[in-house]
Amino acid sequence: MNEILSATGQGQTVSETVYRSLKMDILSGVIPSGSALLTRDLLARYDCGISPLREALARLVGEQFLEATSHRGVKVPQPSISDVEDVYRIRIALEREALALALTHGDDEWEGEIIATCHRMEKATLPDHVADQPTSIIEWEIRHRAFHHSLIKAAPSPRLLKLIDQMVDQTERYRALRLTGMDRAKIQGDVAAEHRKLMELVLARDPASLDFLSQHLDRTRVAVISILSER
Amino acid sequence: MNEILSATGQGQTVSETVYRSLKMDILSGVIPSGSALLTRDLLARYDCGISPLREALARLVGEQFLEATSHRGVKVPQPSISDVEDVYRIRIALEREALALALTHGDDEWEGEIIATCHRMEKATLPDHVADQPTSIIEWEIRHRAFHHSLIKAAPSPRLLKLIDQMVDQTERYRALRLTGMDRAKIQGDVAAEHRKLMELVLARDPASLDFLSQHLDRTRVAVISILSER
DNA sequence: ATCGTCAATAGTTTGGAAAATATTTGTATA
DNA sequence: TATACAAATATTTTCCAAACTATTGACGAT
Repeated sequence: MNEILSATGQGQTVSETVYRSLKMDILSGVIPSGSALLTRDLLARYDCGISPLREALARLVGEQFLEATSHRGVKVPQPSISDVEDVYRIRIALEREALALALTHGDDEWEGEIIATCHRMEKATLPDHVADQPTSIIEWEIRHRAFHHSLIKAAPSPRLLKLIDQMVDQTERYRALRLTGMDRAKIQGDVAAEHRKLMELVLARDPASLDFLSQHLDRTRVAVISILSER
Repeated sequence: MNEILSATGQGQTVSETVYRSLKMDILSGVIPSGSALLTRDLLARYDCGISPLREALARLVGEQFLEATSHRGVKVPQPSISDVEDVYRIRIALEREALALALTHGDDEWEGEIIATCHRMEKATLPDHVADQPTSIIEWEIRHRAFHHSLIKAAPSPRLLKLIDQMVDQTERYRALRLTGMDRAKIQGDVAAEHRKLMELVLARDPASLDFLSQHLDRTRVAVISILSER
């Protein structure tokens, strides 16, 4: 027990730690979709008692990262086309709203953050040999997410931002799918141009940025679905 | 324990019962906003063990009906104007989306349900002396919610409908405020007319129903905020 | 051979006790 | 008198064992 606490580093609770680990394992695909999670396996895997595990499972079920059927345990939901559409639809509706708010309320610091995160994202597309720390495509993904987050960060709506975060988390499950056929060349080309354009529109507080963002997200949706339906 | 199970009536679990009771007590305002909830008081109040109580608390924190700080328990969040705006903003964005989907996918059964729930809502505004069961303003509220739900029910987006339900739950906390100065006369008058109009637009699959719904919800938002700011 | 019943098994839920953490109180010192 | 430190107290968090419930498979009757 002391080991667990020291392992977490901070004064986090055990259930919080288990929650994070389990969520990461689900999103990263370590636990394959459709597989049922056996209680005793989970207890061994995360080395904790029943109570924190149950609390973590309850939270994940509430956030729809897991499905629970009475007396038959929990399982990772199978990805479906209709679910992808559902998630992206909500995400687009909410991000539109958030961006509209950000355009109204954003200040200089907000603008600076956008430029900074965009810069970091573009840097992650450069060849590795110059950088001290090689940047992988995963690293680009992380910075990509940070960029999108920075656009709407100025929206004075904590609930809205939190919901968007949840929806983005949901799409994380399809990360591998999204990145299929998306090599460094493509990121340096089309995608980079699109992000540049988006940033310019946002910094200019152009209302057209709303539609542009919607279309940008919708293109991702279409890509994910087309890959998903080829199976 | 047997007493508890028999008291619940059904084969519900204790944690489920505690969850419902606690949520009701929060929404109905029995537990005042801003007050911290002490574990031992709650144990006594709901007459249960620690485990089911913790599970109920965890769920309510997840749904943002309670705020939790590590090792300092949970408390009922203070209502604020900005939070009301936040909730209504999200609700409007999501219900617009859902209604648009419902207009496309709704079938005859959906139309029938709308007419039925509207009828029931209007019936609840009639004088009591004719009805066997007197209908209170609370009953109208319940049917009002059912009516609004019926409008978007045909949207093939389980996640969207669930999120909307959560937002509507959040506005339940302001029910008392909403109903202030809203007597039977008003419900029979302006509000009824507005609902009728909304229903007609929806049944005609008129795209204008989207804006009309937005405005309808926004009027409620304004009303709640004006009452809230007068204090 | 099929259906229904019953035991065996796996999984869930609960209560209480112990551990960990935060807060308050009390005391000594400057 | 004020401040820092330490003990005491209050509260939350975790663990585990026991009670409970549903599902599965086997057995016997029709």
